[in-house]
Amino acid sequence: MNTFRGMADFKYQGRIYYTPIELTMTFIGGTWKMPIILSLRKGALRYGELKKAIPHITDKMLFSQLRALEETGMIDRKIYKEKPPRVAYKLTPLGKRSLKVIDSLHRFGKHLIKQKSIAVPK
Amino acid sequence: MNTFRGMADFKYQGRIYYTPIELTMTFIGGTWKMPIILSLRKGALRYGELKKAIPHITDKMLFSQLRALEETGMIDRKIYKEKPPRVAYKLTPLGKRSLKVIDSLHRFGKHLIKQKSIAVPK
DNA sequence: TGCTTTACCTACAAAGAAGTATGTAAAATG
DNA sequence: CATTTTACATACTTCTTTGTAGGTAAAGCA
Repeated sequence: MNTFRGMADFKYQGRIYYTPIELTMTFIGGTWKMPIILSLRKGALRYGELKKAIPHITDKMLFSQLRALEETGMIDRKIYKEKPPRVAYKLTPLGKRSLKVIDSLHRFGKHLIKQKSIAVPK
Repeated sequence: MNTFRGMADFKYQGRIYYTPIELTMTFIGGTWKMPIILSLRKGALRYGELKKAIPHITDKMLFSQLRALEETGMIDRKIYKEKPPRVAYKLTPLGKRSLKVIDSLHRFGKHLIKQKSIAVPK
C-alpha cells in the first residue's frame, strides 16, 4: 500500500500543500466562506446584515469564518467609533478577485441543475 | 441564537442544497477529485497510471473517489476484456466541462502564491 | 503449484468541519 | 435602573472526511 509521503510542493502558514488548488480551498473553501464573500459583492455589510443575508448560518460559523477570511486577507473589518459601535465588513481587492472563481463554481452548479434536471423552486 | 431551518432551495440524491455552489462541491470537492480529473485531462488512464500520476493518494481514496466521480457522471469506467483484465478511466463531457472551473481555482491559487510570496520549488 | 501483478475493497481510527447551546460586554432605551 | 440590541465568543457534541492497515480475486508466469 501507499505510505510514501514525499516532499511538499510548498508551505503556507505551517500547512503543507501539493497543489495551488488546495491553497485556494484554504481561502474560500468550507460551507460558508463563499456565501459570505458573495453577500459582500455589492458593498460593505454589518454583522447583523450578513446574518440576515445568509439565512442558515449560525453565529458560530459566521463569526469564525469572518475571522478566517480576515486572516487570509479576503475581507476587511472596519470599526466606526459611533455611539452604537458599528462594525462593517467589506471585500479586499483579493476578495474581489475571488468573485470570478466563485462565479465559475456557481455557473457549473447551474449547469448541473439543468443537466441533472434538478427542480429549483421560484 | 439561530435555530431556524428554512426551506431548501433544492434536493439532489436525498441531500439538501441551498446554492448551486454547494452542489458543485459535491461533484468536484474534497481533497482528491480535482487532482484525479486533472490527471485525466489528456486522455484515459488505468488505475495504476492514476496512482503514479497522483503521488500522495492512497488506494482507499483513489478507489472511493473514482467511484464517486463515476456515480456523478464525471468519469467513465471502461473494462477491456483482455488477458490481463484492463480498466481505463476517462472524462465524460461533463467531466471535461469541469476543467474550466478547476482551472479557475488553479489560477487563483497561483495568484495567491505570488501575492503571498509563497516559495514554490522547481 | 507457488508467486507476482492488477485492480480493487473494507474495518477501524484519527482529524477536521460544522452544529447546539449558552454566555458576555457595551451602549441605547424605557 | 432594568431591559434590549449588537457583535461577538466559547465549551461541547456530532457529523464527515481522510488516513492506516490490512485483505481479496483472477490471470499469467516460473
